[in-house]
Amino acid sequence: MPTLMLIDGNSLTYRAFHALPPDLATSSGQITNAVLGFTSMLINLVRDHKPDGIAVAFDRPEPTFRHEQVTTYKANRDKAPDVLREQMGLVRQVLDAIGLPAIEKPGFEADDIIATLATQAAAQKITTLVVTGDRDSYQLVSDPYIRVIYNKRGVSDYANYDEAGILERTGVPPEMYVQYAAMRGDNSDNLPGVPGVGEKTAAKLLMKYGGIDGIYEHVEEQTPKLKENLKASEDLVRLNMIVMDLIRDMELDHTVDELLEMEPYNAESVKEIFDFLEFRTMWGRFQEAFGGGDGEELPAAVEAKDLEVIEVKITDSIIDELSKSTQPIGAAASLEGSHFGGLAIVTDPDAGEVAYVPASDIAKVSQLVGPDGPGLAAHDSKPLLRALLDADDEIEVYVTLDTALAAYLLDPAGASYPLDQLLVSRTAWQMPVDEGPPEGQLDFGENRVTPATEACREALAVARLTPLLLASLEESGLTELNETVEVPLVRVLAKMEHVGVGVDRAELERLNAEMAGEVEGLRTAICEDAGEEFNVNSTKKLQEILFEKLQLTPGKKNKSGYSTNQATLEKLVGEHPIIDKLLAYREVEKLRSTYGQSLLASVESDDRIRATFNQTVARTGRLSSENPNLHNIPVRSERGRAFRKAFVPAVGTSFLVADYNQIELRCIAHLANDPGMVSAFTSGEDIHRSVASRVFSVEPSEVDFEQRSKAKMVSYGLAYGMEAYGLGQRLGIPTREAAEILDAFFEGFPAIRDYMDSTVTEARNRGYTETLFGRRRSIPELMSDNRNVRQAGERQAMNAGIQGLAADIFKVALVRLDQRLRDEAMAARVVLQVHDEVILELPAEEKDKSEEVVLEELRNAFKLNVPLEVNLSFGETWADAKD
DNA sequence: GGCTTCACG
DNA sequence: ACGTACGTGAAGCCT
Repeated sequence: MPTLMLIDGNSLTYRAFHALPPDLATSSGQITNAVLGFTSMLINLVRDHKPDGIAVAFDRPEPTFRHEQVTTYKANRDKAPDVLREQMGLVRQVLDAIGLPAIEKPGFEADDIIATLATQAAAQKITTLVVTGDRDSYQLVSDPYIRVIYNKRGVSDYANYDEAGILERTGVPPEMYVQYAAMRGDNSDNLPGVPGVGEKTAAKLLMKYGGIDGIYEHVEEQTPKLKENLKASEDLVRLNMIVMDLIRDMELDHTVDELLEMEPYNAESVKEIFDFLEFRTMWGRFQEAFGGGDGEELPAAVEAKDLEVIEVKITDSIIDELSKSTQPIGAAASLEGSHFGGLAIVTDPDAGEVAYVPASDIAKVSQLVGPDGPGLAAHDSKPLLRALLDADDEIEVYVTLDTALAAYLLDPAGASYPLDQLLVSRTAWQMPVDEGPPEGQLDFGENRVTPATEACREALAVARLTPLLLASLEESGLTELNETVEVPLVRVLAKMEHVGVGVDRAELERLNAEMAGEVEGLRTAICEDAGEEFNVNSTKKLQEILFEKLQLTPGKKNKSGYSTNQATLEKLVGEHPIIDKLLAYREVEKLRSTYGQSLLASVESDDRIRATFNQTVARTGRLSSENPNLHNIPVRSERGRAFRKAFVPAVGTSFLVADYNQIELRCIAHLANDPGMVSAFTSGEDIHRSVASRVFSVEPSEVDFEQRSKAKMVSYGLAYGMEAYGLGQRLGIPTREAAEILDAFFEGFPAIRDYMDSTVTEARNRGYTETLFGRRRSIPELMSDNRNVRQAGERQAMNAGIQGLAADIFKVALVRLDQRLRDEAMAARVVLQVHDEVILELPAEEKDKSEEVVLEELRNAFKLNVPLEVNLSFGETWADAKD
């Protein structure tokens, strides 16, 4: 169901006006603090809640019968100063430019408009978010489809209230809110309540007697003072109720359905008003929230036209013509599962001509799809490459542009990159929507589009996007990264997915059974200790058992009560015997459910596991793995490491495992070019010992175990922007002491602090970070009004260049390694990668050669001003390959 | 679908 | 006074 957002324009503008300094102004002197604040709030609200429809309501007070009754109503509110009033007009101009309706009606307030629309929407079961800084709207939440996002203060401090939230906040359910407010009064509206009755008393009385009427029925039972006050103000309270009760049946020009059909915004007019107001960072944030957001220039959102495909037959002359193309040719496969059905090839993008080549005829177009052809452009090409490998025939298709990958490089923050959305956001075209069968007729499939037609449409969409994406990549300096790293990597990943990794199914089954037995034993013992049967997997139940029934000392709180995580439990060791059992249960149950159970479910009939490696997910440029995730197979604990014994090479081969040593810290050393850190790495000594020596001012040989592990923790935390508190937590030392260590560290390696500072500054100025390879990541959090969010953004900025560079180097290494193995016609093949580690399987006779090749390609993937060291070992399982 | 917990680099 | 280390994916509970 769609979501409707109703905003109280006056209320939010008012809050923005008072929250932001009045010196925000354009060069011509127009003060813009309120309109800037409002626009920023609007963008954040859309970004966070993604409503399908938005309306902004404004007050338009005029004396009416209702207001004549209470002439002092609102009189207590600050008379809007001129600087605010003129900005109300600017707010409307902004809304107008975006194409959002500003709704008002003489004699009514924004509240009433919102109440009316919210009531209508809720009746249609449409989720409605009411955004306001006016508490009167709490009464609306009595409808389960309505929630209030209440602006507490400033521009980013909101509370999100549903029915339970109102009850918690006020002590009364929302349907009673009006009565509650009537008794308490509302100072900002100059409405006095019952003297001596505040929030607490009002809630208590209402809950006790079920409402105002109930209270007055029992008024005689109250204490003398309260009785007197209640009696004296009965008329006042009843009048308050009338005034505060929102009008829900106004006649309005807008309908809910209309509001839900948001027109695409016109980029030109939005940019124009932002320019006029001299909002410098707003446009990027706006696009991000309102769609099409990658900071790139968008064509004006004119009405998109349906793609029209003309299916043509492929001929030799067309093939000849196409093979001369200087740009990749739009293409799309029709895949049924992983079966390759055929390939749609765009023969003339401007005319919309597309040829569909069934798989059986694919050899006819080898000139186009092969290594010497012009290259293809495709969207999300890995499944295609994978399907071709799975089909195991001789076809190889050369993709030189992947539109999904390009979109990811332009903005890695996207949740996904569907072709239809890319088309709409970057061109004037849209995917046609197919009509179902005529009204009243059954769907026999004749109206459905065939997979071939679907492929033709996709191919055409890709073709239309190709020149635009190529230009955007070029403009953002991403061409080389795309062509030399990302695109070649698709093939490498497709092959890894195709090959899969072998597992010892019997061993997995054994582990699974063993752990299942152990878990059951622990579960029984835990319930016995607790004195009742309960679901140990439920953190909620566990909370009750530990902190209520057993009265153990609660630790940190989270959103739903006291935490029961490992760190908390470990602090409770010794307080009760249940804790040790719980910790053991957690460990084994995690291993059983996440690894035992799920890995087993992923094993295919040939005893191999084939995960999917995502190239467009991680915002730093790393890869990710899913179904199953092979990037988090346990290694740190003995019990967990057992699962690595179940990963085995194919019969007659061995594993070669190679990983980069300290790659992120080396990246920091390079990026900061810190002399101390560089020489520590160049000297080849133990890096943590070197760092400790410098931090604690002792000779390297004098560094003790504790000093070394402290230094190690600092180095690890460095890439994350760790603060003293975090370091202290992890080392189990006071924050003060941790701060001293950090200070000593930065004193010893001053260039690193400089690097961190300048990284953040640069990111703030540009709105995005960039790795050495030019990979970008926008960090809008840096502009947040919320300090915590902003600081999180600063840590992300510090980390992005480091984790991102390591990822870039690793990707280059994978591409080089794969190429080299092919060049040398080796049987060795990459079966897994884990961020800085590759695993190959290879026959015994290739051990020496493989070792040489792997070391060479990994070490030379990129030249830093410190050496890239690689650890390498062989093994008959993943577990016994270690250094 | 959100939240909590926890596995990895 | 508050919150406090980056990046992932999966399981299981609960609404």
